Amino acid sequence: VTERAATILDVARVAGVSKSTVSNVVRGSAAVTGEKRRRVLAAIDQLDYRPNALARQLVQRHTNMLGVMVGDLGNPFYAEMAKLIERHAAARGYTAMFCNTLGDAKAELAAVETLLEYRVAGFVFLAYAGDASGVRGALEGRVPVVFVSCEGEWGDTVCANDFHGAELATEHLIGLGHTSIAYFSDPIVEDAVDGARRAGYRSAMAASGLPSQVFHWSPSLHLVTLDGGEAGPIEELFASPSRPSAVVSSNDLGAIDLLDFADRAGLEVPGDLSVVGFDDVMIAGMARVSLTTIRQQQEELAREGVEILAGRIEGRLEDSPGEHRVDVDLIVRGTTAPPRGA
Amino acid sequence: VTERAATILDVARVAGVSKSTVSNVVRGSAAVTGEKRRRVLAAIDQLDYRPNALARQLVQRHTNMLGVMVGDLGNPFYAEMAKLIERHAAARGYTAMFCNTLGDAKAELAAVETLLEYRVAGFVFLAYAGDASGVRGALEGRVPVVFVSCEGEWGDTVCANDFHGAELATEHLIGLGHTSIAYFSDPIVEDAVDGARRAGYRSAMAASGLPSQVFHWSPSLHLVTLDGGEAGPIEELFASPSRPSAVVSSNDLGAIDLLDFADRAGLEVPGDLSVVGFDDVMIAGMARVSLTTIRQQQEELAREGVEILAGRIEGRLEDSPGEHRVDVDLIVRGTTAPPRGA
DNA sequence: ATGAAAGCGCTAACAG
DNA sequence: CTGTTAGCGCTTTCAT
Repeated sequence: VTERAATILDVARVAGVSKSTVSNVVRGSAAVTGEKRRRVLAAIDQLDYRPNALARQLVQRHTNMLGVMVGDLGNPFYAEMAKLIERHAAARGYTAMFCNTLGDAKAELAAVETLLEYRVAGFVFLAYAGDASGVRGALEGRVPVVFVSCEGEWGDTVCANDFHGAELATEHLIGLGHTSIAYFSDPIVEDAVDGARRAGYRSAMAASGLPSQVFHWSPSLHLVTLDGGEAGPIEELFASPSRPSAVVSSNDLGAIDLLDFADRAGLEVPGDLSVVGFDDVMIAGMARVSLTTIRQQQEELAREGVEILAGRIEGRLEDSPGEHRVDVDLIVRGTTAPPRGA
Repeated sequence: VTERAATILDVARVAGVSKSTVSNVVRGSAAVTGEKRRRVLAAIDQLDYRPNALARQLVQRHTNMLGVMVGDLGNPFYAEMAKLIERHAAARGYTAMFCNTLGDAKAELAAVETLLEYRVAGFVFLAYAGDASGVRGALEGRVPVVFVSCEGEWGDTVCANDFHGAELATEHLIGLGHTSIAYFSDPIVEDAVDGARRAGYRSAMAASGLPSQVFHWSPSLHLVTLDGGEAGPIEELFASPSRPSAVVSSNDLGAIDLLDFADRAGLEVPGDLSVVGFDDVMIAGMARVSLTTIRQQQEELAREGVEILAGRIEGRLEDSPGEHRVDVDLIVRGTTAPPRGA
């Protein structure tokens, strides 16, 4: 079924001109005379000619493909970011190649290697599993990299102001009268980002003279672990008399899982428990969820990330990689209220 | 910062052998003697050589990239499918290039053209905007295409059994005692798929001697249109005395939007209104949503789609394109119950 | 078992 | 303005 695709030479032959003339009209470069131009166009049309991007990029020695490393497309936050990145990349003439790393450093390195063989012009990391893998060694100084909504110690970074966001969330809860406020860390959030949010939480707690309690949560396992302590089922935590009356979650998905648990356990939200998330994914706004959360400006993150990466690739940006912070907002909805006693 | 990447020639020079010898060891083809082999490997390591996939695929005259056309990555169903497709493609040695078409035929055609210039080995359509655009003309007979979870009249198709799914949903409602059951059609669902689901709905209604009512819904606009009739705000529909007591939605996201509307309008679900969705996206299972729905076996859809496409590409499948149906299941949750009067 | 040579389809000087 | 020429980095016969 598959007859060989027409080449520029075929077109030249049919149009009765030379290769370069065809090339010139295809690229819209040097003006080509009316008559010859018409013949070339006709031949292109007749042969259904389509330039071979591989050949072009081979000779130009650079592609316009971007490698996009996604943590988990199943997570609406990443999916939305991926979509926005793709759109902005396309708007600048780049084609995106996605890889789902699922937070696995091995998979990440393998994906990076593949993308490197395709000579992608740059990388966008939407999640960065970290460095045990040698990703940094393979990339640094070789090809432009931008970390969007995640942090790598090298390369440009475009991130939400995670510290401030967590502060806002915590202060909101404190303002409501809560004193026993826990931070729930979801493993899907990269360490650096989680660290920043945790620090914001701690800072706000400390500023009010309140003690911090950081938990690591595996929603799928229904297990929580007190920072540096022993693991236990989440039911136990909320059954204890000293249970937190509010939690700041490291992301919306974790917060939603927590709501889900609370609903099943008969804990009333926000009566018995206030919850605030982070991200403002679409479903957070649904009436049934109505999650109080910290909104990340995804559009802005994506736009700036691609802009910076394109700048590096095209040699417009020459200074050393920097860090860019995008503002966040507190969105108050229905999952937060004063604690029972207040 | 960017010094030229090492080529096969550099490696040959450093190792003191010929190009072809290097090529042989890189590809693991013809056995290369121990000593030379070692030298080559050392050189590769020293120069950090990485084969250029562009050059390779140019000379081999075929790539191992797959074009994946996604409707909307913001929709969890598509996002999940995209993720699964990528995983299965990678497992077979293919790299996926995604394009978000947002249901726009123009964007779809442009994306197809780009992918074609990259000479992708095949296409997976997760959404197919349709044919006004000339996508078919550009692809048919030229490169293998598989439609997964959407229908194109040409090329292989791997779809859930939409007709049967809608039947199941409708019969479930009928079994509960509903007689006024509407079908809500969400524009994001491709026409062919929507058509099949609608037909399943109609068939089940007819089998019970019940009249069909098909509405086209634009969740974002809060507008419903009776099939072939006039548009009106959704509030009106549910305020009328003859309002449906149950609806079958063409997809989960539409169903969830409907729940959201019902919650805001003070309609009780499932007391005043039963709702069943289609897809079984992750959030459908959340306690707060608890949507009765038709589950699609996404893993199976993705696996089979990629398998068929790879078969075509690799020349294993030679028969004419066919249609493959994957079973669906009814998942009963909390949004369906007998109507008020029953 | 290894090397030499001929391209893959295209762009980019450089002449005419 | 148009044609000629020389590769881009690699695979692949074909000799050796």
